[in-house]
Amino acid sequence: MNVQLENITCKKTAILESTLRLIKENGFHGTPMSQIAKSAGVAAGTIYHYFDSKDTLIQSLYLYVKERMSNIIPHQEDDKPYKELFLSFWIAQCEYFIENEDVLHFIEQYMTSPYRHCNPENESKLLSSGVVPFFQRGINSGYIKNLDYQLLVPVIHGSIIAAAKYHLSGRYEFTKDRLRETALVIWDGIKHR
Amino acid sequence: MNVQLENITCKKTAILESTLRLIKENGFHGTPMSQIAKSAGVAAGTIYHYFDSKDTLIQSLYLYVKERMSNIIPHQEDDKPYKELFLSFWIAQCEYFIENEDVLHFIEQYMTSPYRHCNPENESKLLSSGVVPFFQRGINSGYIKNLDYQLLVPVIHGSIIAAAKYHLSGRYEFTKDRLRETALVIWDGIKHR
DNA sequence: CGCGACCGAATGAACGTTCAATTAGAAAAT
DNA sequence: ATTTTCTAATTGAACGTTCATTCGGTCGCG
Repeated sequence: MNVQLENITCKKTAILESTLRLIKENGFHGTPMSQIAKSAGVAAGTIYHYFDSKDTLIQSLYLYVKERMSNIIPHQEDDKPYKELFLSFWIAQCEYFIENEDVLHFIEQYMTSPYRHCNPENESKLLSSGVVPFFQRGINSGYIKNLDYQLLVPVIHGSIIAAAKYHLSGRYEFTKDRLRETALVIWDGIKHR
Repeated sequence: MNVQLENITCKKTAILESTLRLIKENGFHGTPMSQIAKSAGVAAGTIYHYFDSKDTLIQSLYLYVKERMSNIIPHQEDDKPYKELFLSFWIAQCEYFIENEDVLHFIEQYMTSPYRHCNPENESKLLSSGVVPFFQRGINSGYIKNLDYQLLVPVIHGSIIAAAKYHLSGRYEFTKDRLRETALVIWDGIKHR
């Protein structure tokens, strides 16, 4: 039953995960379908049982990754002050990218590729689900400067990406304290003076 | 004489410029050599007279673009205060990307592609020539927080890119005043309190 | 039996690259 | 001034490879 249900999606997720891993190493077009198939342990034709084309596969992978990331959103029901919510969101997001390097690479490539326009959603709105209202609230409540969140989101997103990449480059070991320190730099920038 | 010298590089730059334009629209691998040739008004084989391969072409394009951008660096001999130097640098950089959308797209794709590792230079050090010492000086003189410039540069670079992309998306018209306002957000973040 | 999952060799188009042939233009020779 | 020579630039058809996609067939389960 559920074993069977899992099996139905088993190969599908194997394909998605393999694609994610391979894209990190070789990029979009450096990873042929044949290699994805081999890495996922399926036949080349099987991929086309689950995805119409390579483009569709990548679009699906974007949604798949986005889904996995949707947990990392600030919950306003927390009793922490807004500043702490922001900091822990920033840190959690950064830690996620550090621990999931392949996701980081994929997202970065996807966002800068022509694929970005194919998706109905707007670009760089990766985390849009819960994040936009969070910032909206920060602006309305006077915690942060009155900037368009369309500008705010990419700037903050950019800083998270930059820090994660910096850590992953091996040039610096980000402890939790150091991450917080960096998040504070951003906070100092956006907070209402 | 110089006409001749110009002619020697004429086709070469035509190829580079065409590549830049096409990559903006179709991405790296969406632009075949044949299309580059047609767009540049040369034969396919001519490209290989100037560049060993497509990879070499893209590497050269990176250097070409980097060269064109190297003018936008803060000159410390200016008598303006450090803060103003930073702001005008940030604004100039952002305006450049707004006016040269194809450069923006190319840089973004290059930085997130596997090509990035091919170049002897370090990633995200696009502006490294004059920028790193500029920030180093800011730290040493106590104008900005004591952050590793390896982190500082990508964060600032990210904010510039984000703003430029935001403008180019057509969702917002960045006046010079508005650009300055945004640069101030970053400044508030990095300045020594 | 029947149906959907799965396989993997076959297909054909697209693409990067090559190369033999052609041209252009400057220098050398007449 | 004209012809010859030589080199570098340029061409575009052809080549070989790679790759996304297809499809006829197999397997396993209800």
